[in-house]
Amino acid sequence: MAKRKRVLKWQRDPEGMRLRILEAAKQEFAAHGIGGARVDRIAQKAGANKRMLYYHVGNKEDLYLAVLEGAYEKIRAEERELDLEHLDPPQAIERLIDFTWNYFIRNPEFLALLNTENLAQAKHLKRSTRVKLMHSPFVEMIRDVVQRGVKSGDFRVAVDPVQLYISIAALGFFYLSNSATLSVIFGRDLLGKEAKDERLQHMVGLVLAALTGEAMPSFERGREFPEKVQPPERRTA
Amino acid sequence: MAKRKRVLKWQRDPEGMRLRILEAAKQEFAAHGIGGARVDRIAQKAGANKRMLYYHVGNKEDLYLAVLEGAYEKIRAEERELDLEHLDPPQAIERLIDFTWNYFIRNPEFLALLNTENLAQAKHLKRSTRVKLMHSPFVEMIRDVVQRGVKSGDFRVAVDPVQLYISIAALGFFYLSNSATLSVIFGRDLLGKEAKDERLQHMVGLVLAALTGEAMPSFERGREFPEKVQPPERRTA
DNA sequence: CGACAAATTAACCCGATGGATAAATACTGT
DNA sequence: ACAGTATTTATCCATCGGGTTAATTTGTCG
Repeated sequence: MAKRKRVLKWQRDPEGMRLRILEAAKQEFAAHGIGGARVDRIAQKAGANKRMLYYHVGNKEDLYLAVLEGAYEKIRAEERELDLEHLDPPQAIERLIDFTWNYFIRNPEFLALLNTENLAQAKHLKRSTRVKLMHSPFVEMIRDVVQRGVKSGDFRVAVDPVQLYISIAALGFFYLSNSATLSVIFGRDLLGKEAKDERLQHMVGLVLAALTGEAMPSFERGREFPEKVQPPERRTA
Repeated sequence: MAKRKRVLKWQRDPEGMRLRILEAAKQEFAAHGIGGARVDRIAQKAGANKRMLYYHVGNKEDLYLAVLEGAYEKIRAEERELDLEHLDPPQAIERLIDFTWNYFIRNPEFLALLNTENLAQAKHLKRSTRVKLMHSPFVEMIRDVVQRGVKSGDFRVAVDPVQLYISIAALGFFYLSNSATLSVIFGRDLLGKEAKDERLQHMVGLVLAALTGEAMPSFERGREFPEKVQPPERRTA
């Protein structure tokens, strides 16, 4: 458990070593993709010898798969904590959006890994039995929330939970994952605290507005909350 | 101009060669990322000698940048064709969503390239003067559409056009770009014609519902259009 | 036709990289 | 304390891969 006191040439710490290796590999794969990742760099970052990678995990591909599986396990674990059953439907959706968004912010490597895996057409994921067993608990949760929402009158529509889940993930994922190019193109920092808060608000507003029919908060950057847009008479359809 | 008749060992065709090289490079970079791309493979796909890449374009990085710039030019050009000024606001938004979605479907390499560039933190894009000049014409277009929509009463809210643009791109981009992993996780083919139609419908419904307040089409996969969900009395907030 | 430049090919260089092996060192149980 | 195993270090090697050099062919213009 705790580190031994006597520091000689090196100490034994297989579990710790394995963790450091996986962490370093995660960074490396996230930063450079599969092809760009360098095994030597991983060893170096892990404070280990290259031989250790093979000893504790395996070759480059094994390493990548282990990282990927770990990443999925982690998010699925956190997702499970968050049970939305007890919230009323709009709050549940808001919480789901909030969680997803913040998870992505807290785990940027996860985004990069997903992109990398998709570039590889999910060929590793397809092989991984472990990941295939971990389906997101959200789909059933969302189905339930939507049904409850429709029944209670909070929601106007019974959307497909898979579509909704993908949309919620999409709104945050794309923004964060593509923030580098988007920032260049729009000439606007998208990762400042203010910008991120704005984005979260926009996403929640968009989704809830579509589901409930309540109007989303309306403002444009720069001109803070223009005096409440008064509802113009509805146009006869 | 036209191909010469006499076929000896090879014909001269600098412009054609350059195009073939760029096309091959696009495929390769899109399929394998920067680090995974192989210069020899590009040459082979282009039906050229490796030396040709350096002769006509430059080294690997130059090649990548040329591809990236070309990709941006292409989408910006198509965007410009599509002027939304003359449509009424809801139609304009629908058309924008439809165009973006179908552009992504028609140009899967574009998605991959964007992901690749974001993995590299847009470092090439930042350097490229060419791309920085090509800001998307959509932002101003959208601002205009939104304003018109608010004025006409079609829209309830004046959303930030940048947020809206990002959201529209996000809904389609994420779905397509991550379809490989999502398909595995949901155990459901997301790329069939039917699934794609459904997705488009969902996206349009979601965005327009949020903007206009009209209810989005409601159905869940499998159970086609359940008899119209009758609006239950609104819950007192 | 004949030379001169442009376009293309063929061959090679060399450092980087993934992967593997053998030797050294620390820990564990007895 | 000692044997035996788990863990780590130090090298090694074949291959790959980006990039370059030099020779070869083709078109063109006088």
